[in-house]
Amino acid sequence: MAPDQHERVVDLRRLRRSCRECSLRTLCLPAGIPPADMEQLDRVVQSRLPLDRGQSLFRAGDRLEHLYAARSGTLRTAQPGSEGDEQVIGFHLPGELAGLEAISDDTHHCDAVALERTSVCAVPFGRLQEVAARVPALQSQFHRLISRELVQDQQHLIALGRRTARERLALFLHSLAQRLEASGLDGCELRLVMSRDDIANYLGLALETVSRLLTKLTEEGVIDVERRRVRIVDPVALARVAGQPVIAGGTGERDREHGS
Amino acid sequence: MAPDQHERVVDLRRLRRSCRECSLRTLCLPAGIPPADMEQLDRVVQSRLPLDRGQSLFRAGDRLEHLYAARSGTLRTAQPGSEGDEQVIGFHLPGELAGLEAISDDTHHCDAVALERTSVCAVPFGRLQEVAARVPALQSQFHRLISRELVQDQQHLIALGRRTARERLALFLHSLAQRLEASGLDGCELRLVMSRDDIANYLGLALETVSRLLTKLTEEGVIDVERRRVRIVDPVALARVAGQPVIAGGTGERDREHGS
DNA sequence: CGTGAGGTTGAAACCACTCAAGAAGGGTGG
DNA sequence: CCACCCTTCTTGAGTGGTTTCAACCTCACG
Repeated sequence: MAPDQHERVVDLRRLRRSCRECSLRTLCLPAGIPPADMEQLDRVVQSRLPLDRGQSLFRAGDRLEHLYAARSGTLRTAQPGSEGDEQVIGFHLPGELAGLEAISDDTHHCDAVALERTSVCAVPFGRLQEVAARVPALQSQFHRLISRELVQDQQHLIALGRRTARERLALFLHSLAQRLEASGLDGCELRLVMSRDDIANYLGLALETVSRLLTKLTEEGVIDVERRRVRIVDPVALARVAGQPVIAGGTGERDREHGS
Repeated sequence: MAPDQHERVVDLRRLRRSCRECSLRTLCLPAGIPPADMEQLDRVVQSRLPLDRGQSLFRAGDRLEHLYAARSGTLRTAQPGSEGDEQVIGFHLPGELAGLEAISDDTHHCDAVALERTSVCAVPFGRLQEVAARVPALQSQFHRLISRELVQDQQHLIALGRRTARERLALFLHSLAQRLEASGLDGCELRLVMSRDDIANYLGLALETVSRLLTKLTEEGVIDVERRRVRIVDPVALARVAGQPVIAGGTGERDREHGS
């Protein structure tokens, strides 16, 4: 018990032992796999040395070798344009897979870069398919994860298609909070590891617009911004601005303060 | 031989016999499957009566039972918002799968509606997974298709994020043309089965903007619009406006007329 | 031949962008 | 430890692309 407690503290940072012991096992590929089959997955999943901030995991044009699961830290994926410009596609938090777009034609379509010190597991895609064919629970979970990515992209699409700058930013903060809560962290205290530029690009806005709106939402008492720390002061208001249904307990652990 | 020729004429419209004989077999799920294994797929794929224009295939909230492959016609998927508004997510042409977002949590997140008389194959998802576990080529192809959907959504994302209305519309027409060519049709003669409203919604624009820009592109000699028929007059110019690399042969079968 | 949905065109308003300048960290070297 | 620089972020003013509002057109259909 005592050594176990100690280990839990450095849980996210230590090098991988096995999926079975991973703190993200309920989110990531191993979710739902019977203990007896876990070993098969463990045999194909590879540890990697952590990436430093700015280091890239793969680049557009690279041949697909592995899929990657973020274990700690954050990855940013972006599609480079023809004139040096790029579109940020997504941010990958612990437990989320990266590289799935490459399956379409065995080629990565994005650059993936670590926004902070980031550990990943590398999963050789070919071997993953082999194991998935033998372990139905893994197959199911893999399909769920890739479909979840699809849903996330579609949410992102809706944000870019029909919403104002204000709504987009609120939605971004809201969904970031929700994802953090999904991995058991406090969703009201955000560390924005990405720059204003990244956020703006991701949301299809100008950097200045993001800055202005962060200030405005702070003035309105919805959030509290201090450099790259964002505290969600009024989760209910944030959800309302984001146009999201307010779920009791979801990104709003405290009592509703403003009624309705 | 003679009856075969006759059948080819009504190829897309007749009721399904088997994936083996389907004219879309090189695009859809059966692509790459050895003939010996094809029968296993055929046993789970179900024919459906064609949908009439406006008829819906599934709705947001429905439990996932089947995935669907368009065989002829066009499906529109859209995510309904809280206030009656909706965001069009995509248009599904023959050979493309619909319903993949539902795998994430066994629930459809979109409404899928036929924009014209549309035939689909229904594939019970559970049984598809079973067969995929036994037939590696099917597993691979399924993964490729779902990943392709991801790539398509990401392209759409880029269009909505960083491009002007003009570029978005050009990109829309360009990619529509390319997809038609992928299924062997003439990509320069488009029938827009979707309304201006659908296009505008899909592109995150106002209906009026789409209308104005279609007129403008016609005046400039890039396309020729007549009601719901669009002829791509200058594929190279269209690709350039769309910000897409011009691929010889891709959406430009004829000689380049305007140089460069 | 009327009716209505779908589409076009015009004018005015507005949201977000661009350009520009300044402030606020966070390093780095003296 | 401080001065300096450079990156990142904030704030302001003016511009412009797109939207909104509104009228009109035009087919398709009963």
